[in-house]
Amino acid sequence: MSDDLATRLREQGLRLTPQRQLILQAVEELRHATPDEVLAHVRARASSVNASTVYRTLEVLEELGLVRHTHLSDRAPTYHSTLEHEHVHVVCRRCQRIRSYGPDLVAPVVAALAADGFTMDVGHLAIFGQCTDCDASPDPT
Amino acid sequence: MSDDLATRLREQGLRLTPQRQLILQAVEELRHATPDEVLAHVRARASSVNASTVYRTLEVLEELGLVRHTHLSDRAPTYHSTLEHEHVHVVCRRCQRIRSYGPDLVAPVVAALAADGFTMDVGHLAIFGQCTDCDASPDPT
DNA sequence: CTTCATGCAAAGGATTTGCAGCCTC
DNA sequence: GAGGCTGCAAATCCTTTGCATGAAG
Repeated sequence: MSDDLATRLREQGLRLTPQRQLILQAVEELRHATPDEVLAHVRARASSVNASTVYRTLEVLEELGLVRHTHLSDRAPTYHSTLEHEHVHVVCRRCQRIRSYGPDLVAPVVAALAADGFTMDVGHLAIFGQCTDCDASPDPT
Repeated sequence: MSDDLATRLREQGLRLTPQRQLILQAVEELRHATPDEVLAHVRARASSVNASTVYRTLEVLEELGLVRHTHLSDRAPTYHSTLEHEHVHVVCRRCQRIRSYGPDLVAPVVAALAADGFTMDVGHLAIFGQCTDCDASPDPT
């Protein structure tokens, strides 16, 4: 995968740097992480990297197709590696639990939209709602 | 609908103010608007309202069930009136066009998740991707 | 008159940008 | 070497908060 990074960077005339390697590695290890979490993770295990570098690097990595982001909260975006199979995120607003589903979950939607001239981005999808169990528990509001 | 506003506010011991009326009206007229756009719209047609009032009011209106928000971009959230039928937003990243679909579009997903103990929030859903036509046009990147 | 609501200004969190020096290729 | 990177700090964008004053019920 680091090879992949090096390769893809080279294809674009971009450079392989330790920061880029560390950041990609952090995203892969954390599974789902915000820029902030990536920063913390990188700092914990190695050199001190700057926050702007994290933002700039995540952008580059996303352009290279090595990571993807989705919005699992009303706050910061969450990044994950494209090494994982494409999946849909389902988030409970109550308990914050995140479930992952394969693309088949939304296959009918993809088909319906395709018939309508639209290509759906399945990996970016975040579905909100709440667990049936959580419905019962007291409202945190 | 203003009656509705007055009624619901009263039920909660809250007050009917001109700002709240104007802001709700703005959301209804704009169909899909960010807090900023709501502010501009209100200011254009009447009194000057403060930005914090817009934020606080949108929050109240959402609690009262009169408006809803969803995320149609990586930036500010978009509010719409609940007078409109519940709908799913489909956004093209290329041309920014927003298509609206009825809940039926995702009925299979709702069913699948329900069987799994999860109640999906259909109105909050935003589906990203791109129009088939836009696929052909030059990449803006 | 009792509270809730608004305006204002300052604080905050997240992200972006300009720039000088550093490091890959 | 040349030009892409990075760190740093300042700038933005969006949103929230504290507080005194104003207004709805």
